[in-house]
Amino acid sequence: MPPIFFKQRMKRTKIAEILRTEPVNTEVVVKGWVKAFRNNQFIALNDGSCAANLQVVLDFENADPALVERIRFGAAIGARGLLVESQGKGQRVELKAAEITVYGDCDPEQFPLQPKKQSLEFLREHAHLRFRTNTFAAVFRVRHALAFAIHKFFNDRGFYYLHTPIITSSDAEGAGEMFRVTTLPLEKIPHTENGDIDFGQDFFKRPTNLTVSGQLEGELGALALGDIYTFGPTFRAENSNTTRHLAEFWMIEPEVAFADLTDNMDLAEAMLQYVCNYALEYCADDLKILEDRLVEEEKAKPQDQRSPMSLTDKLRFVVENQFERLTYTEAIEILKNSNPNKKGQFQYPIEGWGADLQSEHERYLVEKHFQKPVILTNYPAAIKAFYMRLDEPRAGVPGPTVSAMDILFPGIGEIVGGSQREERYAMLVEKMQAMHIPEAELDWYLDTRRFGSCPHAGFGLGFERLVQFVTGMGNIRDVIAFPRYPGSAEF
RNA sequence: GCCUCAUUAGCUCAGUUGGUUAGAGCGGCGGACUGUUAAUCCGUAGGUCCAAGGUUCAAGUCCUUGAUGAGGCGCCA
Repeated sequence: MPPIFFKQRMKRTKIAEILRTEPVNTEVVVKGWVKAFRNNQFIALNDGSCAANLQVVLDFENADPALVERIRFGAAIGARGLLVESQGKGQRVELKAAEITVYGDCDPEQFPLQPKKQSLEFLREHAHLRFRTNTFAAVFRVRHALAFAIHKFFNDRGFYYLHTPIITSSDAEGAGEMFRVTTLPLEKIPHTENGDIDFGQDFFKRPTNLTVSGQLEGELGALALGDIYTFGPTFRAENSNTTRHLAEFWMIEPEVAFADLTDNMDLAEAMLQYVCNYALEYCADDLKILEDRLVEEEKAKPQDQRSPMSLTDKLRFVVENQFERLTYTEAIEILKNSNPNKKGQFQYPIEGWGADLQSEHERYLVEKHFQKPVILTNYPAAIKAFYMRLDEPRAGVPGPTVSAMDILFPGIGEIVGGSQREERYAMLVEKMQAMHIPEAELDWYLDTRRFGSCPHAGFGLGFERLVQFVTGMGNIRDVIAFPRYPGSAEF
């Protein structure tokens, strides 16, 4: 059935604007999706512009029964009419419909969603429709706000947004397994005379992959533009099956010239506080929905496993309190003397200095010992990447360390990983040789250290982990529209 | 990749030591009501119990294998 267009063409007004300005006694047009149709009379209409619905009141006694029949949960409709003060409780204004248009019918027998609570797992399998739910609409509005806030934060501080390549020929970044990019025919891969794959016939005439990090290219930009940041998709072909890993995710990587590790920590902390505060300020309604959802979800858990703070309290806490900063060496001391370590409750007991921290250790520090975000610094050089700056030896520190920092958040774990970069050419080359990083492939990177090198620092922020923290969603697959993970690339 | 748990109606779930015809709420459909707030009330239909094999007089229930999902771990952001 073709839609009946409004005789009098009027621009539609977004529900967010109507509820903000409440233009009572004016005629408005709204268009959206039916969230509920009560009593053959009251339509709860949502157009995605905000969490709240607008109540559209139908004069059902004089309405065409064939039209009323089509007003179903999920249908796309338009309504023209006078905005009036609501007679009922629960909303201040409502729209007295003079005309209703059905744009898209929604057959309740076919439509997978229902006007009730549905499991996140079910909705994940219907990811193309889950935007229609209150929870996911809220998540994606918050996700947008956070992305915007990040751009605003950096732009306001004179950073340049640098677009680093998504296809890269460098496989020396050391940040994990990569996805190969090729146009070679997989059913008939060409080989050279000595039996190697003949990449000379490939599109780029060399092996290429999807990027695992824009950092090295970002450094090149920073060493001329001063302060840059990247914000783009990142790909890891790791077989990771957890609630905080994706094969395709978005990462923010600022890089700052003439900056040391402390500057780096200050920047990361200020940014995280800024964007959390932005969400509190601009996403109050959506955060309320997510907070209530979390409360419901936690009712199923035993008392001692429920989070002590509500979602917005948690965000306020991050905004208002300084992060705890301590060195790896200090953290090891705390962990060694901790109750769970003494009682043998850690799956991986703390033996001593030098071992990488497991997530149970990070969780203990963040959730039990400090109960606030923690920045760990100056890790052993042996467990960190080649480009991190070697520290001067310090008293009481058993081995060489680098100017690395990881920011750990409650419930999320590592949300930021960064470092001051090794700007000294000789030191960097020595490190690359020790770690078997092919110098020839990164000659362009080494040029920055040959010509006008300077101290600089940067970090990587996992955007989805940030969205998880702010929305309280437990699974990272629920904060990205169409998650990619091992065995899954649907939609 | 490893470990644990799950899979029963469209959705969320119950189903006792293996025992007759597998249940509920929501949703659907039919009707009533008409200022409702996931409206309410009455009626009604709806099932290859994930798949394949096995044990047994008898399997939704026990065993084996596989698939899918969830959580934890590792890798990391």
